Amino acid sequence: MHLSVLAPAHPYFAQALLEWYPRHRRDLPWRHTRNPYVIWLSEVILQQTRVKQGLPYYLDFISTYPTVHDLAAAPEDEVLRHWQGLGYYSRARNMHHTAQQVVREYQGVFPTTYTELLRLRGVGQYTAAAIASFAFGEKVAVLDGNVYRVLARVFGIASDIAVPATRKEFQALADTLIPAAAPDEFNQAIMEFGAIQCTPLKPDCLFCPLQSQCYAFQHGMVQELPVKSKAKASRTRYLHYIVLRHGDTLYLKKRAAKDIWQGLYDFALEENDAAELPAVDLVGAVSRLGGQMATDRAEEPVLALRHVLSHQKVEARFHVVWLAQPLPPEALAASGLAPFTPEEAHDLPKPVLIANYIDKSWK
DNA sequence: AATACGGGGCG
DNA sequence: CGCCCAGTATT
Repeated sequence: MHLSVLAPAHPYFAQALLEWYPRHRRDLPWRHTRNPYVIWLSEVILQQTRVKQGLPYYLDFISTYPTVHDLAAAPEDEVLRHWQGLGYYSRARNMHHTAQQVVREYQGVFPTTYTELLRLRGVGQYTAAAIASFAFGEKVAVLDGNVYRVLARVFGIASDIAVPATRKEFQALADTLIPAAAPDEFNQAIMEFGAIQCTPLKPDCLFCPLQSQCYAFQHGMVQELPVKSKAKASRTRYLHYIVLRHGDTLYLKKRAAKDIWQGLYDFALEENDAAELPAVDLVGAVSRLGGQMATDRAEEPVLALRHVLSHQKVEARFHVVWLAQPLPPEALAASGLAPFTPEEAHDLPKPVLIANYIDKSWK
């Protein structure tokens, strides 16, 4: 399926993109700089994320943390709070770690080559190539979802892009296409072209400068390329949150490793395989948490919220439990819960699900 | 090589 | 509502 017949088109491919780019590029703030910190920050934010969603986060981060020193000096909770709602939170934790590493081990100066950049946590092949080319002009081809799509269509490559081994094939092709004279412009151009012209669903083939040399267009296969196998079905999880309250205090807990939302805060949690939490289990859970339920408080209605992740469906129910007295220190130590005022809770980094719940129930 | 990790946009 | 998007670290 990979067509060597199209080899003669290679020089025109880069040329066409480099002509197209200045006339169609969006004016994005990280395109006005060669500052590696700024470029790194934008690229980490844009991993798995559309420009429209990432842009406000970028503006917030660059304004809150103008330099790598500012980011390195910030508490992790604060960084995660700024990241709240953007998803894939390991990006924020890795980004914070890398900022501290750059300050400590590199005296605040980012490494300048693809190979060196690759050693930073959260910087993989794509991001290293992006920083190396955009900030330092290194000739190394980026390979992101846009590039996969453009190359698969133009060159008629039917390899499954969901399979890791396929990367080699595309990387080899991209390496032959990237011009030594303008590697950074080429990388920007091909990704921008994929993002706004050669889009996933309804590409603008009618006004496409590559139309005459595009294998997919010439063979009526634009809808079929790139080939990507489906992700496996997601599972449903039933989360029963126990919202412990006493006076103005509510209790939250920082989520541990090896599950969704690592490092974010939520409430005491019981998980089972049922949509309901039996009353006896709720009472047992409160008891194990070292809490004593107040008897003079009417039961509040259980609020149920659904939350969809790309790989899990979460059905959450929120059980408000009023305590007769505050949780004692031993109980806090054992459970990991900590007391917060509503204002403090607002400032904690939380999953969107929890933030939604608080919005709904605290007016 | 396969799996886990968010959340938003589109039709 | 189901379907689409897709970098990095971990296993």
